[in-house]
Amino acid sequence: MKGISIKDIAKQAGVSPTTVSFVLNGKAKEKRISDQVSKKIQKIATRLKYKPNQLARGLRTGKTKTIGLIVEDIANNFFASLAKVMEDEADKYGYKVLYGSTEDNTEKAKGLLEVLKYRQVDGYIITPTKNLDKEIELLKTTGKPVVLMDRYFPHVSSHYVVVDNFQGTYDATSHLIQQGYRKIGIVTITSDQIQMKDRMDGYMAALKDHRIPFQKTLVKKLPFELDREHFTTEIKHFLTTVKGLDAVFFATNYLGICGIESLRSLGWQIGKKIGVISFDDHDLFRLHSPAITCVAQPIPAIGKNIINLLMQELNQPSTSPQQIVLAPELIIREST
Amino acid sequence: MKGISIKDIAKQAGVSPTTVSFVLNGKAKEKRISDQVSKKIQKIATRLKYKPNQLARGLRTGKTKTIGLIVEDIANNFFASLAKVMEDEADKYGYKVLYGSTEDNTEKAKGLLEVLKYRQVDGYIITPTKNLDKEIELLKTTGKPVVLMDRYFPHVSSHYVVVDNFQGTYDATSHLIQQGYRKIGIVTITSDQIQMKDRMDGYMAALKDHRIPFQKTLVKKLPFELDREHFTTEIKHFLTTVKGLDAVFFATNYLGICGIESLRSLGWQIGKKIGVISFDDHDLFRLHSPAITCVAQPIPAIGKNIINLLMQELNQPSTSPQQIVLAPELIIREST
DNA sequence: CTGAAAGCGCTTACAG
DNA sequence: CTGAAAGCGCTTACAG
Repeated sequence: MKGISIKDIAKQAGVSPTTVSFVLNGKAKEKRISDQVSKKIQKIATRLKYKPNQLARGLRTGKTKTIGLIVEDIANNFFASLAKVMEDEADKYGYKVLYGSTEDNTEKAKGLLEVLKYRQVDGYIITPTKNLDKEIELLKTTGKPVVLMDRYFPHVSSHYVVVDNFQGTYDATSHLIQQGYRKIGIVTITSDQIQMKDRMDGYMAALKDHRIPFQKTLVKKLPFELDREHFTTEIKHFLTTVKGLDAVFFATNYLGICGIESLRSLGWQIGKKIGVISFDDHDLFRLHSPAITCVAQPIPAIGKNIINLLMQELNQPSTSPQQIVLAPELIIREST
Repeated sequence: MKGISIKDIAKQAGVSPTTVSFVLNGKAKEKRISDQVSKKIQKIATRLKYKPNQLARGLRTGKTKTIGLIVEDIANNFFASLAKVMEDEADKYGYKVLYGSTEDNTEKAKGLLEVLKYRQVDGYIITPTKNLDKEIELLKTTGKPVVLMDRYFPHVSSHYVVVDNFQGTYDATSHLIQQGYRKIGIVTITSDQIQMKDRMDGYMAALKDHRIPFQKTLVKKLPFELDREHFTTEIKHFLTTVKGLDAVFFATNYLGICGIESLRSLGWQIGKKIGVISFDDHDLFRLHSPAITCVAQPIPAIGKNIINLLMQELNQPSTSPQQIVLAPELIIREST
C-alpha cells in the first residue's frame, strides 16, 4: 500500500532527503552535488521505482500538473474528439485533464469551476455558458491561466481559440446560393452567445452580398435544453410551415442530426427537394445517403492550439490576450 | 491568489484549527464542540467562502476523491457517452474523473496506470488491453478498488461491468437467419480479448443452433490499429471476394461505420443486396437510409453500475468480486 | 558539496 | 468541551 518516498531513498543512499530531492529534480549540477552521489541516488530511485507523490509536491509548490476542462457536452462528437486531442497533447507536457460538462447550464458551469478551483488545477480550458463572464473575470484575478474555447465574451479580454464562425456560415450560405437555392432557412439555437451570433451574421451577410432579402420567417431558433424528440418535432414544424423553402442550414451538429431525422420522417428527399448543410462534420453526415455538406472544424488544430497556448501561459504569462481564430472548411457533398 | 485556510477561520473565531476542522467535517457532535462555537465557525466559513484544499486533505488522508478512467478511445461515441454518464454519477458522490485513452495499446495503458497511480486516484475504472492482466493483478494488491469495463480477463478475479456479448451476437445472428439470410459474414477485430471472443462465439452458436455450417471464409479479422481507410479497403476486399455473401455482421461500432462506407463505395444496396447488423448503436445507424439494425448497449445502465460498484467498494470492499452482466438490446431496423 | 529545518493545509491521536 | 502537536511527502531558503 504505502508508496516509497524520498526518505526511503535517502536512507538507502545514506544522504539527506534534501539531496535526493535535488538530484531527482535535475538540480544536481546547479546544487553541485557530486556525480558519485548523484548517480547512486538515480540508481536507487529507479530500482525502487520511485514515483514522486504529486499531492505532496502540489501542496508544496502549488502546481498540480492538472488542467481543468469544461465543455458543453463530453458525449458530443465534437467535444469528445477535441478532448482526445487535448489529452494527448497535455500528456506530452506531463499534464492530466479533469473534465466536466455544463449542458450549457450556467449553474452547472459555476459548480464545475468551484470544484476545479479547490482541486487546485493549474489552468482552465473553458467552453463558457451564457452568463459566465463574471466568473471568468474573477478567475483571471487568481493568476491561473484560462483559455476559452468554441466561444468567448466580446467584452471580456481573455485568451481563446475558436473557429471563424462567421466565415463558415458565410461560405456555406454563399455555396447554397451559387447552387441556385433561394429560400434558405436556418435552424439555430436560442442563444446570444458569440459563436451563434457569428453564425447567424454570416448567414445574413451572405444573403445580403447576393442581394437576397432576409426574411425573419426563415430563421428558427430552438432552446438548447430540448431533447432530441422535441428538436425533431420543432424542426419538422418549421420545415412544413415555411412555404417554398428550398434549402436549410443547421447551425450545430446536433441540430443537423435532428434535422436529418426530421427530413427522413417527412420523407423529403435531401439534395433534391431540399438542400442541406450542417455546421460540424460527423460520421453521419459523411456516410448519409446522400452525403451531407458541412462546415467542418479543424479539430486537431483546435486542440493543439488550445494546449500550446495554455502551456505557454503556464510558463510565462503574456501581457496581452492571445486570440486564435482558425478557418473552418466547407466540405461539399451530395446534399447541396 | 492565496486561498483562505482553516487557520484563517480559526483566527477569526478565536479557536484552534483543530476545532475548525472538527466542525467543518461534521464531527462537532462527536467531538462535543459547543453549539455556540460550532455555529460561529460555520458562519465564518461560509462568509469567507472557505474551500478545503483537497491536496492537503489528500496528503493527510490518502483520499483524493478522484477516480481514474481508462478507456480505449474517448473520442469513440460509445466511450464518450459512457464517460458522460460516469462523470455525472461520480459527481453525486463528490468524485472527479481523470481520463485517458489506450488506443488498445498495452504500453499506453501501462503508462496511464502509472500516472494515475502516482496521482493517488482512489479507484480505477479500466477498459483493459490485451496483456494488462499482470498489471491488474498488481493493482489489486494496492488495496485500491478496480472495476473493469467492456471486457475482463477470465483468469483474473476482478470486479467488472460488461454486456452479454455472446447473447447480443447470438440474437443478431439468429435474427438474420430468421430473415432468410444464409451466408452470413462477420467482420471483427484480431483480438483474443473476451468481448470479441464472446461475440464470435455467439455468432457460431447461432449458426449451429440453426444447422447452418460454419465457414471460415466468412470470418474477417482486422487489426485494431488500422486507420479508417485501411479498414474500408479490407472490408471491401472481403465483401467482394466471398461468393454469395448475403448478410454481414460488424462486431464493433467503428467496423460498422467503415462497413457502411465500404458498402456505399461498392454501391451495394444495404437491406436488399446484403443484410447488415452492427454492434453498438450510433446516430449514423439510426439515421442511415436504410436504417441499420444493431445490438445496442445500455449505456446509462452500464455507467451507473460501474460507478455504484466502485463507490460500494470504496466504502467497504467486498470479499468476492462483483461481476455485472447487462443485457444488450437488438434494435431491428431496415437493413435486415 | 551537503543537510537541518521550515512549511504547504489539512487531520487526528492524545492530553487535559 | 477544546487545543498543542505530529505528520502526510515533498521543496527550498538558509547555513555551513
